[in-house]
Amino acid sequence: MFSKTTEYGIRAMIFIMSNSLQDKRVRLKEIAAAIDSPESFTAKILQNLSKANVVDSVKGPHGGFEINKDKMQTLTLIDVVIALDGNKLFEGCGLGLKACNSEKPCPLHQHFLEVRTKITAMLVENKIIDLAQDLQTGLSFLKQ
Amino acid sequence: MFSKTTEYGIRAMIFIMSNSLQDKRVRLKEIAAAIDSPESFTAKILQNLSKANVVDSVKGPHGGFEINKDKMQTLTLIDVVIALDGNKLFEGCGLGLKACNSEKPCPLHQHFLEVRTKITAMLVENKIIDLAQDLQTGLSFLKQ
DNA sequence: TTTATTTAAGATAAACTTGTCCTAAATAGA
DNA sequence: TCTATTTAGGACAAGTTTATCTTAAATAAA
Ligand code: SF4
Ligand code: SF4
Repeated sequence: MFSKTTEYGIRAMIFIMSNSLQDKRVRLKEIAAAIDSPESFTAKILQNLSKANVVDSVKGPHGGFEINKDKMQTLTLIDVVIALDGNKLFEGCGLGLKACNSEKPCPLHQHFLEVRTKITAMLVENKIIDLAQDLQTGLSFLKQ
Repeated sequence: MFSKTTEYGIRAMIFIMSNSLQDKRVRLKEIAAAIDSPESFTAKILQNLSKANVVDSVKGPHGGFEINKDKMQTLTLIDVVIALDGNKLFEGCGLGLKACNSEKPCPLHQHFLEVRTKITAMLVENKIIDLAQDLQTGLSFLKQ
């Protein structure tokens, strides 16, 4: 469903948030270890999320990644997905037609709209902060 | 959502079915033109669908692709998706964890299950023959 | 039996995603 | 100021998906 980029991105964000909730900044190494992801690839992903202002980074000793107070309450999964994959998941015809045209719909038009609505709802409704809280409570895990 | 392979595969199957409904066999060239897909790539996809007994093929002059009477009423989208992409869409953790373990769920466990259920339902409920009928009626289109 | 037509099969190429590595820039602390 | 630490950025490598090309096999019709 998601690209590897987005999978790692979401996992990283949940881990960083769970630390930011305790005012802890975390380094790339800790993140990659916690979510069991390739370190350099994760670096690239966090770089992009940082550019998109989804995560905050600090260079140098005691540096690392964190999520600033102002964003904490509002960040949802859709912010992460859009920052990394753009609107790919939401725009364009689900069957690959060149355009998405309701006047000239593909055979699955209505059905695709429903599935997409479901996915979008899931992404909009899930705040990173809530997912991070589940993680801290031991209700969920970021690696097996 | 789907791979290009599956997108072309579904479109091809709907087109072939709409012809089989009129007892017409169609050649690769006609299929690729009708669904606006790369010809050789479409050939490979049809080859796989044929091996999986999802479509029927005949070699030589007056040959081409068709769907046998016995399958016509029962074929649904999920047959095409599984023949081409396997169970990728349905198995494994949506967040990319190494295993899908309800005892040790990822933070999106329940939400992923719901989305997957929705997608699976869409694939199971849609018969190729009904989609082909919409196409013939001019209610839907396979290219823009 | 020969030829033309059509799918099957396999090799190869191009494009994209995923992953690595090396150097630069920033910054904290000695 | 110098050094160690950490992210940023760019180049590159590996892997996967998408796409093409060429030859083989099947078969209908002349
Ligand atoms: S049918 Fe649905 S998916 Fe296909 S083009 Fe129209 S809106 Fe897009
Ligand atoms: S949480 Fe959902 S997606 Fe993740 S492992 Fe469990 S079932 Fe699979």
